[in-house]
Amino acid sequence: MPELPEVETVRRGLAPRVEGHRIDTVVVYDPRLVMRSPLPPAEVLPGDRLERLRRRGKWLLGELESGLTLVLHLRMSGRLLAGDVGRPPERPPRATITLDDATAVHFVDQRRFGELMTLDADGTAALEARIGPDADTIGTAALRTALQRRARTVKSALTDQALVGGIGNMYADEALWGARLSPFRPCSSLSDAELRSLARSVRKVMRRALAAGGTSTRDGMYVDADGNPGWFAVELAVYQREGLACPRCGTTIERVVRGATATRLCPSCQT
DNA sequence: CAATTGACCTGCAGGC
DNA sequence: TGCCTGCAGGTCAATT
Repeated sequence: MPELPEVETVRRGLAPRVEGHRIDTVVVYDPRLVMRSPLPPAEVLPGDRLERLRRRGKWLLGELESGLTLVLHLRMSGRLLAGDVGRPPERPPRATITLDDATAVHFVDQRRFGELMTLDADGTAALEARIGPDADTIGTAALRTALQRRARTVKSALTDQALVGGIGNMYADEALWGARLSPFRPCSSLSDAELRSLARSVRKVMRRALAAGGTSTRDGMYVDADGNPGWFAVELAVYQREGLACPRCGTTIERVVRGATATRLCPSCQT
């Protein structure tokens, strides 16, 4: 599922093809995609120029000449596929944006959880205010600030976008394995050394996954802007590896369901 | 304040 | 072959 490394990989593939270009048309085939948008994208975006495509957490933010922002979230299965106008994508898109150089960007989204919005400056600021520091660069001090004095579990805090930006279920499990920490430890129980280890592990997992172009799991859901999968799945230690051996100590990886999501961990070396 | 649950959504795997 | 159930999980809202 798209988490920080996947969203950043999509951004890097898309940015050189869209930055500096004017939007010709925005065709929304599935109105649910833009349901939460305060301004109707199909009406306000054409004619505007995309100056910069940046990322905060799992959000993609297209800064427009007008001061508005084109805001995208891929959620579970969203893809942004760049192509040429007139060549349809292999699956029907929920929306298609065309640019002044005949580039088409298709929002394909099998599970239909993704969204597209147009926000003004205040709306964008409010959105960004609800996103914690990006996981790929977070330091020990920032992580301590995010987690300190909280009774909740460290995994729940790591995946809370308001506390840390960009970590989802998969990379939370991987980062906690790397730091040898149980996902169910209360934040308040973490020592300074454990916080330092966790911050280091979070950054390392994010950067290694980014270097591999993200993770395409067996469901084949994630691909980059050119339709190519990422290769980090071969480096996964615990995610979707229940029943297999822990790469560090050989103990069988467990899958534990808490709430709506599954957590994978090594019961011996994560304490 | 935090944990929990349901809603949203669809393709696929596994059981029978 | 076909039906049913569970599973994948990011985010938000409502509830405990």
